[in-house]
Amino acid sequence: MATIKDVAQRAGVAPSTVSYVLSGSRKISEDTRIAVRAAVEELGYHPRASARTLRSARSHVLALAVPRVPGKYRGTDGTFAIDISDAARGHGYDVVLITDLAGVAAMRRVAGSGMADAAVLMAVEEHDARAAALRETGFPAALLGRSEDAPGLPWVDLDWEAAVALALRETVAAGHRRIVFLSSAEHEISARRGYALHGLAGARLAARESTADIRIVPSSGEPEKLGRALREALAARPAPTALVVQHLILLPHLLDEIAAAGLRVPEDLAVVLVGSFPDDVGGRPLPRIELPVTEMSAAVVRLAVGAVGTDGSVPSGEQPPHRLIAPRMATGSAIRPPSEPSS
Amino acid sequence: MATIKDVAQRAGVAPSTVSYVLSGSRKISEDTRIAVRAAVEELGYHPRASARTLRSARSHVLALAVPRVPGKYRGTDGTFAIDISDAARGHGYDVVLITDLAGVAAMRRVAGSGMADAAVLMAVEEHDARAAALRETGFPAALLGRSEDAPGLPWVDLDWEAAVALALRETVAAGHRRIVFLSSAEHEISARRGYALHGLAGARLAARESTADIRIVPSSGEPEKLGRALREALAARPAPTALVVQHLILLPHLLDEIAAAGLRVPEDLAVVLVGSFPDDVGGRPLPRIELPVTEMSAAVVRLAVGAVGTDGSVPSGEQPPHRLIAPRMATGSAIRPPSEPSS
DNA sequence: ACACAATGTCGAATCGATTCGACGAATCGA
DNA sequence: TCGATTCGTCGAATCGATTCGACATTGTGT
Repeated sequence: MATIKDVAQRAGVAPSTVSYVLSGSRKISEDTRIAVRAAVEELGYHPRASARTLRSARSHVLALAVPRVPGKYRGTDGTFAIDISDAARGHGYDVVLITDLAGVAAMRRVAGSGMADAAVLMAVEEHDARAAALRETGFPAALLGRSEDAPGLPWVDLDWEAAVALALRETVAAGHRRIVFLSSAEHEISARRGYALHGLAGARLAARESTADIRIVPSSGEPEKLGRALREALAARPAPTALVVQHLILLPHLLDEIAAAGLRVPEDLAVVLVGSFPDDVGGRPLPRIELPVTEMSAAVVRLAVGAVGTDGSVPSGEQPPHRLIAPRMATGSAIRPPSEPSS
Repeated sequence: MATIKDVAQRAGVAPSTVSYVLSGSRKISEDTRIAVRAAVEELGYHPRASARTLRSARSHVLALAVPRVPGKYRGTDGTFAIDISDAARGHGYDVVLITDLAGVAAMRRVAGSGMADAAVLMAVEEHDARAAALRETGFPAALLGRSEDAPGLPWVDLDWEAAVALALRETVAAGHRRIVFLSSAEHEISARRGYALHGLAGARLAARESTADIRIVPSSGEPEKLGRALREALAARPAPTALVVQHLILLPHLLDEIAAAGLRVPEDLAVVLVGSFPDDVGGRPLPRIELPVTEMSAAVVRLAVGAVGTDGSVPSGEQPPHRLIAPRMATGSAIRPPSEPSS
């Protein structure tokens, strides 16, 4: 492996000169620059990351803390990881995955070993010990998803309240008068997850401002319970003509239940998804509010990179930097009006 | 941030002694060991990763090259990334994501900068330039998925031939006599992807050895084309009673088509999935052959870690280390026998 | 009592890049 | 022609941990 010395020797200059050519932090004559560049090319030289990091105290690495519920996966997480990595590369950063179940110990290791310059925390939980550990050490971090339990840390989130409200408004605008909103699962609501609470708030807002009949039904993580709640909601008379869904993990099961109830989508029942991404629908032409994964990833990386070199959080009382992303409908997914004019 | 010098000072010993206590590579008296341990604890000392790497030429990092089709995601990839990270931690390694679209340049950067000790390549494509670049530089690597285009590199794969054969055999054993096998998509087959070819081979094998009527139908990445192929296959008379599916990306659409044809699953048509993982079914009780993500991840990490310190590939002619994983049915998913006895 | 081995600890060199101060040569004004 | 600048390059110190050889100190055998 070629080192900076080899390059210097080959170019007939001092190692420091090579460094200056590469970093551009001092004026170097045209001739020398060309000679050094040639030597770099010929030897296929790459600076050793560890040496650079040791000297400069910058690793150009972001640590991405992925939430882990043992034995349970969410495709979304991996998608975010990929997009976050892409965004980080755009800022000259690499991303290392932190998937340890022992989140706190892992965060301490990251902060202590200097293996990363900042952290991105996905899906912050209610009493997130990881965030607390980071604040304690003053390690720079940014959150993907809001959390009242990590005050002072920069965050990014989809505006779930606006997203649900938008979905309901659009459904009403398409002509529907009796709409069921299937919220997040009960356990997510009682765990006070940000997306669950804000989504619910959006539904209440839309219900209040609209003359249409909007019923809010909590979803469930258990297929049977979900099925029961759904059947009950659809059995109301006059029958609802549209279903707006925020809880997408069991979407296939949901559609099975609808089919089992003898309803066709979208002729008998329009189905609108909130916060979904393409994988969710698997080729089905369902209208939906996009989960802007790429945009959220870019934003959270920008915040994390911006926090590098700072003490990681803002004094209590002040607003940390943040970004609340406006929802929008996925292109090419119109909501089907109800078949017979609602009375 | 505490350094080894601080710890040494506090414990009243030389820095080298601290190092020996931590690494255990030399005999140290009980007393000193206790004193050093205490100092480490009190200062919350963590060795600086960059210094360690610089000196020892080992980063204890694996680079995970994620396949990128721009704008296209596969939930599977993220799931593998998480499981690979878990497995790596078990060996004392961290995982950095390499998602660059310019795969070759990224591989060169990884190999040149010493930021990782070995690479794991996911879903190796037909003429994989990344693998070639790695072989060229002699960088240690292991592949997730077989590829004839990366000879000499260690690999891990599900035995897709056995998986498809097993699914068909089990379907026959459940009493089905007329079975449709929906293979990988045409473009995957013509791109000569390993899983597509081996799956097809498994179907042919099962068709040959069984007296049941097994029809092989190629799938498609385009929903409309897939729908046409499926309708045609189901229209055969006497009607098929079971559908074995390897191409899962459009599964929801597939099930819609079945429903649209007026068939109930599984009463009118048993559906069996090959190489799926829980996310695919979203709460549906479909029988399926598991995609052993965790097992594959553990195996590929073991190979990659084993390759650290070697020149990365095996002399041509010799077999590289590899692992072909035997398929098995997911628990709790029996295949429903056909409703009326087949004639 | 004396040579000699074993034990535990230390000092110094090393990994490779960055960066500050210094120094020789070229350039300028008077 | 001489002192003052400016320009381009160099040498050396530095980041923090590892590791080899050396050196006390204690223990063993005769």
